Amino acid sequence: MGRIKGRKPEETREAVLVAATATFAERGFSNATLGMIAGRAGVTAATLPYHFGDKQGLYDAVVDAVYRDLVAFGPTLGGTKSFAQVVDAVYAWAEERRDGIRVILRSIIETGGLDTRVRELRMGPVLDGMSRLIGSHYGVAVEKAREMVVTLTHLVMRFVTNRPEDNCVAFGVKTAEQARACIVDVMARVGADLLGISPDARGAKAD
Amino acid sequence: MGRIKGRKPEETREAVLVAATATFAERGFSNATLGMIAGRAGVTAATLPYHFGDKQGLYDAVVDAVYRDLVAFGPTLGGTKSFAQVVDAVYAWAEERRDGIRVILRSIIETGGLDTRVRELRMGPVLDGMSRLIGSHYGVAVEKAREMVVTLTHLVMRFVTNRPEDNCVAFGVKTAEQARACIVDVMARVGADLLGISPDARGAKAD
DNA sequence: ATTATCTATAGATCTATAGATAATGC
DNA sequence: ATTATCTATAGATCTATAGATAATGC
Repeated sequence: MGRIKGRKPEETREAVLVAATATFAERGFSNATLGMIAGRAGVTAATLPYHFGDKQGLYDAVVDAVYRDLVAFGPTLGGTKSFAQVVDAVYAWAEERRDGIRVILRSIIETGGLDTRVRELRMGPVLDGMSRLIGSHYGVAVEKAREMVVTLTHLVMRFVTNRPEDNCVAFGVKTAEQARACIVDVMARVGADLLGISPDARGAKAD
Repeated sequence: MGRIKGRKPEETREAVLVAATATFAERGFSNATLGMIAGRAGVTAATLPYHFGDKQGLYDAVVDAVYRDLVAFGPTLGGTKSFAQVVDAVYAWAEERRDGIRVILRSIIETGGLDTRVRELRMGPVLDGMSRLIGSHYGVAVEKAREMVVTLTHLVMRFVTNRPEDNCVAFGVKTAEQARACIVDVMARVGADLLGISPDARGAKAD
């Protein structure tokens, strides 16, 4: 009972967020119970409403954390890599955040779309920023860049949240590595085609 | 109480399936209650377990119906249309089955992938059939065709289950019609590029 | 003193079954 | 006779709150 010796409340909060991300990713909002999340985080269920108000508040905190992470990723992409390498880097980033992306994709599909808050505060700016960046980097119109970003975003989210076995079946290959190579290759070709550049193109400037 | 005068049990079953498809599409498995579905279908909750065993049985029936519908669609696609027109027809087909597709997409994401039964009995055959059809129709290798089918399937499912407003934001246009045109255009270009054909290409034979 | 956590539980909700009854069709 | 449907409800869950208590930090 009472406080846990030596454990900072902020650590509890963080552990709960991690546990909640995994649990919401696996089971969705309603099927994830506070008890499961709490168990995973090493506390009891009542601690969750204490920190996050209620279950929805915890869920919102998870979603916000993923978007913040995404916004922080954009600027790291500049440099001298070929377009194909950029696509690979994006996919690698997504692979490391499989759970978070699955939560986002679920939330989009569960609510029938982005809720207004997310669409206006998150998706809009993220799309705008990325399209401008890509557009100026590869010297193509912003609309073209946006079209490409939207298309590849959908593909990345779907492929990365698929089970590796399902991607193997999809591409008719045997190992997860082969499937990954197919995925990145297809996305690089599709993206380059939509931009009207070669997959080997390197951007003009490194903004 | 008792039977409903003049109503065939098969009609009840069908009404329940339609109501369940819409309700599962909107709310997912756990958040759709038997009471909601029953209300929509004009019966009471207890009628559902009677017809479908339990809630999961009802859900499975919904999923199966969508896949059966999908399998029946393939053969209607032959003809003399251009590739772009085929893409448009596929998208139109999907638009009319938004709820069913949303259920499928949810089920994929909710379970972390296709369950074995669906992957082996449904997805495999559907992919194989479509890839062969497309491959021979446009004279390209089956692997290429498969890659294209997988990619466009993901895009169709995501775009069609998105709210029209979200697609407008995505493409930066004002009306749902404009967004639809962008979607079909992008998919036609992407698909043609992956097949190495022109969007205007017409198939060789009408098998 | 205040904060973070626990235990216990009230209240809400939802599924599936049991038992009653009305329509159907042999 | 049999089948399809309804009413009522037991049993299972799950969330969020109330009240107790142990650690923290001024």
